[in-house]
Amino acid sequence: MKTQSAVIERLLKYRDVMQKMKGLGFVRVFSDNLADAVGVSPSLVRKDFSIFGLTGNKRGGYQMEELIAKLNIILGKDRKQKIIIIGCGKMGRALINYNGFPRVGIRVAAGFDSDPAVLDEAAPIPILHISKIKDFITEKGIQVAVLTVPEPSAQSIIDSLKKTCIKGVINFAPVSLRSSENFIIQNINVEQEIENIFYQIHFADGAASSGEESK
Amino acid sequence: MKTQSAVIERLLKYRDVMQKMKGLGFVRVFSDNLADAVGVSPSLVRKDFSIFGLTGNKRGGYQMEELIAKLNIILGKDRKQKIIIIGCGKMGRALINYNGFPRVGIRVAAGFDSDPAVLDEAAPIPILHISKIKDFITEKGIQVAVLTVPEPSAQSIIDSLKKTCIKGVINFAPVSLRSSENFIIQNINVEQEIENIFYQIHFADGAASSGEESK
DNA sequence: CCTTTTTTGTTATTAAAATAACATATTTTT
DNA sequence: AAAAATATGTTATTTTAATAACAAAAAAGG
Repeated sequence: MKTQSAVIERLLKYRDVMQKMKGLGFVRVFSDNLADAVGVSPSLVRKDFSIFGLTGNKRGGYQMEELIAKLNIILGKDRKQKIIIIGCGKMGRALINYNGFPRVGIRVAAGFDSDPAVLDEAAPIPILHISKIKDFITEKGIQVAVLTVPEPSAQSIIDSLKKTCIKGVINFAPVSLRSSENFIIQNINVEQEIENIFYQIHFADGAASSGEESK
Repeated sequence: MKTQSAVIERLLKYRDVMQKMKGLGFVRVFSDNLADAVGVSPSLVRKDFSIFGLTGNKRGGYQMEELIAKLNIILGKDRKQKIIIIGCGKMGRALINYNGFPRVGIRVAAGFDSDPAVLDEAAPIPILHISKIKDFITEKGIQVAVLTVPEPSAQSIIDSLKKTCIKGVINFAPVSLRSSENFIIQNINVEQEIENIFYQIHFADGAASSGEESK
């Protein structure tokens, strides 16, 4: 029912690797190359491609030019990928100006905030008052939003976004919101990732789990 | 060989949920509660706890106060969790001032950058020149860093960090760096997450995969 | 004080994901 | 032109992870 998120993540990585290889002058790529680069087995690379009907040559690997083009279509890079940023505190403004987005064809259409002090309607990427968000989304046909608001506001904003044509959200608020059938939420929880790393380090040090009984 | 990252992520979520329940006046919690909140089965909740020797009462669920305390020890929250931010552009400075960190006991010890314009040695969380990073890490015993530098610098910084007592890194640069045996790298790739969402939306619209042959 | 209910802790089962294996097609080499 | 080598595409196997099932313990009710 739900498409494998992990497969798509790998396709995105394959594409990025190939883009870089192309820059180095390579024309063909082998499943072994991509496997090494992404850290999976060659058979998984071939299987991933197979799922989407991407084929190579029984000998001679894959033509990158062609493969990248097909991947881009599969990944929707032929369409304009417009997003909005909701919450223009430090993090939100950092994302509005993030040059990694245009580089991969993602365009920030606008930012939104409730604080009049941060509004800037005249900027190249305008920061508008939150009251204008619904009309803006409808008018521009925005489907994806990035949420960089304080935790308490996150859920209520999600609820109101569900009544618009927004279909997916990246949530930076430190609360794990859950996806539903036709509304995708991807949580990015930096503090959780850091806490996870601290655990892994501590565990690696040999402290292991606390409750080890003899068996 | 490698500890399950997914289990720890769930433990962190259980703890967060319980913290909130505690705020609402609850004293006990059942595996069903946590399962609902986190979106897994009750048996998985109990299994996760079981792995770490966390027990409840055969009837009456788990005492939250006690459980949270034990979880915090397992997750290393009894220790000081100091981190540094490498790269003090907009994103790095947003993280330095992020109040989500102190709230969960993570302390940003300093930021580092090569650009003299952003340095500020006198600030509560100082921004120091990158040349001072090695001494700082050693002196303060920093084990975790957040990398918010432009993509081209990321790998070389990782390489030099591997020669220090840093054991784990959160990488915001849009390049998937790989963990090794005793150096953990957790990539946070916002554009990749967004591209993934766009794919999911497009797929949900019925366009599906491009290469479907009859079979 | 015995019966019923509830919820844990653990084992068994199912489901999913990744790897390994191999037959087939295509070059290259001799 | 035949034999050897190579890398795909697909099937089989293994590994991993999650759910379901259930026996045992503890509380509640009559």
